[in-house]
Amino acid sequence: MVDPEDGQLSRRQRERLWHRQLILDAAEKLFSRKGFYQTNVQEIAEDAEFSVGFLYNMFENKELLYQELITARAEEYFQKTYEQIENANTPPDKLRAVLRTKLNFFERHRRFFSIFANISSQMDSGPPPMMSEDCMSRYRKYQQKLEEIFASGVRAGEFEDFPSSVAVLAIEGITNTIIGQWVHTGKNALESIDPEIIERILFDGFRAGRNEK
Amino acid sequence: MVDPEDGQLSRRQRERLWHRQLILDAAEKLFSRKGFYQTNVQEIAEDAEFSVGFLYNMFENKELLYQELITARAEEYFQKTYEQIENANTPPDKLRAVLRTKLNFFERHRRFFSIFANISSQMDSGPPPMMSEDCMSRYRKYQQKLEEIFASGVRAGEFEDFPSSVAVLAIEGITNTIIGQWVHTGKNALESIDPEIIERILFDGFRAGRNEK
DNA sequence: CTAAAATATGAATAAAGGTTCACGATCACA
DNA sequence: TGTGATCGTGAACCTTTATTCATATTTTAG
Repeated sequence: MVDPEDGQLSRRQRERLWHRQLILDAAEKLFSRKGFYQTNVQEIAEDAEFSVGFLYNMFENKELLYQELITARAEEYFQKTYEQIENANTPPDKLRAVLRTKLNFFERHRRFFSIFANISSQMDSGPPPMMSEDCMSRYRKYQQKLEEIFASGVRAGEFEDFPSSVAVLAIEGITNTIIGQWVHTGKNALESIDPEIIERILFDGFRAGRNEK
Repeated sequence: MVDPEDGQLSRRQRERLWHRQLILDAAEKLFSRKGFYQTNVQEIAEDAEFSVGFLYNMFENKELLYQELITARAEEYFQKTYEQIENANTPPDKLRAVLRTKLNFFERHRRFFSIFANISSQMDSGPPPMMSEDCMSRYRKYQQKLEEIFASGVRAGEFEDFPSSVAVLAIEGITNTIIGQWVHTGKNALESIDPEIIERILFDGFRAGRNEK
């Protein structure tokens, strides 16, 4: 085959990439529905309407397929978040931007959430995460970024002086359980739980009478 | 064998029960370390110093062993929580009691946490939970109990009027990520993160200047 | 049009691991 | 001490499933 001019992919190559994507889509669907171990490659291939052999032509093995899935979407997510952080000015606004972005991103991509939440919750505890080292380090970087935002808010006298690592855990914890609830109940989403409420809980807490602007 | 007088177990029966417990302990250790699918019964039996056959004599299968493990400890946890709720008077105090109990319980029983958190996070989202119906319903009851507490606090004018289901998700979310962090880092625990801080975040939020008693 | 290269297939392979069961050891009780 | 019940063993069995590979099909380019 002639080497197509740099950057340009032949029709065939583009098609191949598209087929690869179809497999990733099927995998995302099934992994999110049944988890890694209860999904077999046969099913994935079938769902994508390819043969197992082809799947193995595209991906080295089941585990790497899974990891690639996660890495790609996570990358997309982190990227979007960073952009929104840049667009906001004060630490509180940046934090709000993080919340909005997260809620929006996982509102689309609910499937991905079940995969990602599972993994990331295991990252701070349980069994061996099935996440690539690469992706884990990006996740840590993301957490650090949030910590920095919080810390700078503290320095600016806008936030109480909590350890920023704890604050970030709180943010992640709240959002994850709530998004999980969306994914679970399926139906309603951003409407069922107003993001505003999450912000208020995080910023002003449960105690009554604190919400004078 | 003579039927021992009601309630009294023969030495043999007691021993059997004890051996059963040894298997449960080994299972807890391994499941928490490596997860359900990556732990095989062979290992569990070996770790408990019994044969696979004996394990299958005590438990119908791997899945039920897992479920029993969860159910037993979860039951213990819910029980403890209910007790502490009874001992507190106002809704805020009850909520504080819930937090303290949770933190304390999982400070001991870290192993169990990796199992339980995994499961309960999946209960509101992802893949099929490996939790018995029975245990799930008790978990829901527990959540309802917390919701009631919050709601009554709202009625008493002590809490902001957030939907109680959201408030409970927030509580569970924050505590789970933080406990997860303990389990993860292994080292420090109740000392590394003062429970006080968690309370303050939940009650008064991040915003500075709200913590006049 | 044709040969080499790239694609795609799915039956066959092999490894892993859950479950069973025939049997030996041990205990309770006379 | 004898005998039946209970306890405990682990090798063998069998299902499941990730992975391979010989083969068929399609494309490319000369």
